[in-house]
Amino acid sequence: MTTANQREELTIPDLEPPRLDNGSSISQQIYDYLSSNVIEGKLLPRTALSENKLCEFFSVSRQPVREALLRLSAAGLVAVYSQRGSFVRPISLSGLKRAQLIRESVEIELLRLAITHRTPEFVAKLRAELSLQKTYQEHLQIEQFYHSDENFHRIISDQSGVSGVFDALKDIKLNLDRVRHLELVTHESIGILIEQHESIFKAIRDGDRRRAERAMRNHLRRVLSELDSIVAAAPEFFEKEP
Amino acid sequence: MTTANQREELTIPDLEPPRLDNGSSISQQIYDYLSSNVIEGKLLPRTALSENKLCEFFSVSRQPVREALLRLSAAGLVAVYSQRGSFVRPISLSGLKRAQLIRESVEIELLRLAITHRTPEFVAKLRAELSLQKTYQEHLQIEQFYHSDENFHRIISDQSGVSGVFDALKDIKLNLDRVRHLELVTHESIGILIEQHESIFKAIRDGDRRRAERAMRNHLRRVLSELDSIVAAAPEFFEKEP
DNA sequence: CTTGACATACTTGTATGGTAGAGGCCATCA
DNA sequence: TGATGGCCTCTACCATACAAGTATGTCAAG
Repeated sequence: MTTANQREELTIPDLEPPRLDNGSSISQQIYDYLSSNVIEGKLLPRTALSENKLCEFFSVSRQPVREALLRLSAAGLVAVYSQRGSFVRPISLSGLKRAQLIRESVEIELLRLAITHRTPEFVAKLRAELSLQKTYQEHLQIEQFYHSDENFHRIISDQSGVSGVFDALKDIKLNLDRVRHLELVTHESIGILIEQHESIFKAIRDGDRRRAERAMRNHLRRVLSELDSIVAAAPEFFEKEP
Repeated sequence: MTTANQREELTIPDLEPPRLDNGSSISQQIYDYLSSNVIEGKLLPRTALSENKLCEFFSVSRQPVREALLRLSAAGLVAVYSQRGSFVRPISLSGLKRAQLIRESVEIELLRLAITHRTPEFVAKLRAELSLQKTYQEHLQIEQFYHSDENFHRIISDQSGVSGVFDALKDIKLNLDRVRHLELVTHESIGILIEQHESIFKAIRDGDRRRAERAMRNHLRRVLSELDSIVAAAPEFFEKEP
C-alpha cells in the first residue's frame, strides 16, 4: 500500500508517570504528561492517542483520559475526530504566523511598560537569569535553558505592572514552543539566543526603549526566520500545506 | 442568617435549547448555550451550576454536561471546586486589565497591517458594516449591534493578511465581552461607539496610520474608562477586590 | 444561648457499560 | 483482473453506577 498511513502506531515514550496523588486530579496529571511530551517533541504528530490504549497505559479509566484529550483538543495540540480517533496534531504553519503576531505584539507592549517601570531589582533579576543561561549553555543542559529562557521573558512581563499576561498567552504560545524545542534540539542556537538576550538586557538597563524594542522584535522573529531550515530538518512535525 | 450565602439558587433563564442534532455534539451545544448566556449577562455570577441540575434541565446525562463545564472552566467563565460545586465566575478586574492589554496590542498591530494592505473592497466592507450599525441603532437592536461591532473589528483583522487572529483571541476576550454587554444594556452608548467606528473608518480610508491608531486605541480603551460607572451600575457582576 | 459531634443530603471525581458510526478486510461477483 | 457489498473491528460519544469529600441541619451537652 503506497497510501500514506494516516495513523501511526501509538508508542508512548517511557514508562508511566508517577501516580502522585498530590492534590491535582488524575485528568490534570494526564494532561500535563501528554502536553509536555507533545511540546518537547517526544510524541510525534499523527500519533494515535486512543482512549482505550491510554487507559491501559496510565492504569486508569477512560473518563479522566477523555477529559485530558478534550483539553488538549481545545489547546490545539490534539485533533479529535468523532468515531475515528484522536491524533497528535502536526504544527500548522499558518497557526505559527498567528501565534507569532500575537506574541510579538503583546511582548513588545509589555517590554515598553517594563522599561518605564524598571527598578534596580528588576535589572538585577534579568542579569541573574542571564548568568544562569550561560551556565546551562556550558553544560549543554537544553531543557533547563529552555525554562530559563521562558523565565527571562516572564520577568519582563511581570515588570509591566499588569500581572498574569504571560500565563494568559500560554495556550496561544503552545505551537511556538514546539518549534522552539525543535530548534534547540536540532540546531546549536543557544549561543545566539543568549547574545540576543544580552542585547535586550543592555537596552533595558540603559532605558533605551527603541533599542530594546528592536532587539526584542529581532529576537522573537528568530523562530520564523529559522523556520524553513527547521521544517527541512524535521518535516514530520509540520502540516503539509501549500 | 446575615452571612452572605456564597451560592445563589440555580435559575436558568428560559426553556431548554432546541435539541438540534446538527452535527455538533451535545456537550458542544451545552457549552454554546451556557457561554452565551453568561456573556450576555443572563446567567448571573455566583450562580450554582450543579451538574445534576443541568442534567435535568437539558435532559441528558452528566457526561456531556461535565465536559461543557470543564471547557467553561478553562475559558475562565466558570469556577469548578472539587466536591463543592461549580459557579459562574464574577468578572475579575485584574483579568480585564490583562485582556485589555492583549486585545489592544494585537488589534493595533492588525490595524497597521490592514492599512498597508488596504483595498477598495476592504473600505467598502467597512462602510457597509457602519451603515448596518446605524440601522440597528435606530431600531434599538442591541444584540444585533453587538455582533455588527464584532464584525467591524473582524473585517479589519482579516485584512491584515494573517488569518484567524481574531478567533484566536476569542477566549481571552470573553470577560471583556461580558463588560461590553453590560455597557450596552445599562448605558446609552451605541451612538458614541458608532462615532468612534466612524473615526477609525475615515482614518483607514485616508490611509492615515497614526490617526487610525489613535482612534482605535481610544475606542478600545473606552471599556476601561467606563468601567467604574459600569461596576457601580451592576456591582453583582464583578469580583470584590481591593 | 452557645458549641460541638454526628447523620444526611448534597457536590465533583472516577469507573464501567452500552451505542452508533467510520474504515478496513475479504469474499463474492461481473 | 477489478469492483463492490457485507461483515467486523475500532473509535469516540453518551448513559449509568460507585466513591470520596464538603456543607448543612439536628440534637444533645455545657
